[in-house]
Amino acid sequence: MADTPGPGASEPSLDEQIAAYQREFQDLDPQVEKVVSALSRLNRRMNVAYGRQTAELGISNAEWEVLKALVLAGDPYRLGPGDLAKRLGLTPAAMTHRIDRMVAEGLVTRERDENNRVRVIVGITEEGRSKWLEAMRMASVFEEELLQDLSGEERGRLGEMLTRLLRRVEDAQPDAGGRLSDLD
Amino acid sequence: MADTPGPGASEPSLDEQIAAYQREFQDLDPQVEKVVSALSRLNRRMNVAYGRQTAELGISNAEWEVLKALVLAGDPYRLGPGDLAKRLGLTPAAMTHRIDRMVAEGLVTRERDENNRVRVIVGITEEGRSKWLEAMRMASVFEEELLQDLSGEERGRLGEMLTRLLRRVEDAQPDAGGRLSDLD
DNA sequence: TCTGAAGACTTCAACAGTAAAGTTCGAAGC
DNA sequence: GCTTCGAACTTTACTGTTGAAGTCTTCAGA
Repeated sequence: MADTPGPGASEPSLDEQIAAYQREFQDLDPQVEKVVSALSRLNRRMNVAYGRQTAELGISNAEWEVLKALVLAGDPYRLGPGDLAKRLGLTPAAMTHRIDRMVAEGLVTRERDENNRVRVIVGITEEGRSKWLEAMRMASVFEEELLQDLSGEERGRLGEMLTRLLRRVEDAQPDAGGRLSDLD
Repeated sequence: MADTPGPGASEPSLDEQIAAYQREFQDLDPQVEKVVSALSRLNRRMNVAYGRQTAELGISNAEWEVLKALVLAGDPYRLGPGDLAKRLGLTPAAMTHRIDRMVAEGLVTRERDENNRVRVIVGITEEGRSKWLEAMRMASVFEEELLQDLSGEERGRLGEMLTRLLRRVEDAQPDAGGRLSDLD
């Protein structure tokens, strides 16, 4: 039996995918396509890995994002929902909902700014801070493993090239906003 | 007025972010962090860019994903929902809904496999194929612009390094599945 | 051929995000 | 000192994804 092309195929390998692009759409530089496809696949895999780690701590990647933003903001470790939304690329409405949950879980606090009662201030709790720290520890181990095949010099070159690409898109797209969706 | 740290800050630059990590969590190799942070930011920006382009065609990135998978699958240009779900990293339930919409919009067809009536076959329509093609044309222009600052040799090195990283994660995480979330 | 088990998809209820319409407060002009 | 405008957040209704339960078909064994 069975020259059936196979119903059970899984995700094609990167090289198969590049070859398929050449077959179906010749106007595509395979070198460019390789960079772009590897970038999105890598990102997807990394998010899966982070998700497993944060799940062990009983939080989601989305919640970890909020904690990261608060810690990275520096000393008073407080930000308004609007600012948080900008940093995470979410709508303000989504931020409101996210904060609701995180307050209920004891990861952050929400209070009104007494100097300007239109504003709200979100702060990180002890528990939020400690979850952030554990997540960072796990993430740094994972990231070190991820890059283990690259020499120090290669890491530098890679970071530099990626930064150059990033500058390109950020110049073309200065507004941080924008809906997302996962792409392949 | 105003030594207030500022409510209106936007997303910090990559370098500011790296510096903040050094301040808050010294056990982090800044070189590693630069690579990782640049990767996720780049991905986010790229998805925003793709989203704008697909929106011009009246489809979403999610729908474009499905069209890509069908075209890349090759000749009969047909796949089952389960297989599609695996390739896109979605649950089967999400795939069912997505196909519902796309059938309603005339981008794909859904029929039962006559040889095995448990299975369903999703195929691409003329219109789906043509939207795919237009999206690819726009994407290839964007991607070429994105990489314009890199020489041919650099592009090769970048693709090769990213592939090496990808191999690392894929070995550690052979199952394609996994929920996602956008990370910073 | 009947029965049980497994596979492939769908349905359903709950959750997360978005857009657009509210609230509420602060600041500027009259 | 009112009134109007605008900013910051929230609410509401809707869209899309998930996990779990359900349906239908096939296949293997009795």
